[in-house]
Amino acid sequence: MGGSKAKGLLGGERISEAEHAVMEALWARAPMSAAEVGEAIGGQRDWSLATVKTLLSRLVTKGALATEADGRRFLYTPLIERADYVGGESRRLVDRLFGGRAAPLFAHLAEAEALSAQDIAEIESLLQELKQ
Amino acid sequence: MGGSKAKGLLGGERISEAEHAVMEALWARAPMSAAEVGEAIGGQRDWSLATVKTLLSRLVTKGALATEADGRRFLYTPLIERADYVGGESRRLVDRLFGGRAAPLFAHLAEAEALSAQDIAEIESLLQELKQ
DNA sequence: CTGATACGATTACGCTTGTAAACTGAACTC
DNA sequence: GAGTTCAGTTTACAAGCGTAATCGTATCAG
Repeated sequence: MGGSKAKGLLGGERISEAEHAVMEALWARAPMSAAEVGEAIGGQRDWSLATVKTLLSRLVTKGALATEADGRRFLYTPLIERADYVGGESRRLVDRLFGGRAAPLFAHLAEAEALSAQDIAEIESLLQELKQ
Repeated sequence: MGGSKAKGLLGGERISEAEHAVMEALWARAPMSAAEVGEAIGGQRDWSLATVKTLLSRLVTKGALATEADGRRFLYTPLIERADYVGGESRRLVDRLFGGRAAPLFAHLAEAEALSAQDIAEIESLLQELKQ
């Protein structure tokens, strides 16, 4: 079992979509100050720094980020791992839409032509590994 | 391209999670009256009939359901197909979390041990079809 | 006809989300 | 050391969501 631990997110707290964008920035590079996060995100979303600060605060409250004082400001670091978040969201989707089974999701993606040749190749090789 | 058409959902209207439960009931059997939908859902969620009615109304407003008068009451029928909804949600997730590519999602599910032996077998056979 | 019912429509209300401005206190500037 | 700046905190506020109760009216029972 080589899974990631440290769930964070006390009690079923969920991360919203806007908050997720902030998490992505911090998963890409951490720790960062609010201003840095703002810069990192600028371009993707057109947020004022105030908005970024609000989202950071909410994420801290939700237990998704840790703060570390650095002089007068804070540096933010994710408390939950991206893999955990991604895993949770994926599972939720699979549960909600595909009765908890991954094969139908896969079938759907295949049917929707959402799979590139490269995807297919990669998945195939993953399958080989799984079968060993 | 043999996809399903008839999107419904005027302007980026989204279907919420509670609303989705109602849609599922109607995708399973339609048309149905509000009371029937309520019964169909009872067991899954513990909603009062009033709640079901509210959700039905909102779905009609969003253009996700059509109403057909049947005497004094309405019969509701989905205007969007389940496949479209499922496809949309899947795509959103894949875009948001996996850069739009399906292989990483698959890899994640595999890594998280979220794939049963049966899943693997099914996916393998799907792959065979795709490769032809 | 008249009262009880059964429906959809309207209204409610607290919580979350997106988006931000205002406030407050510490720190740097001159 | 007084004013400006900068960072986090508090407050704001509309829209969406979950969850319903209430209202208004058409119909059914008697």
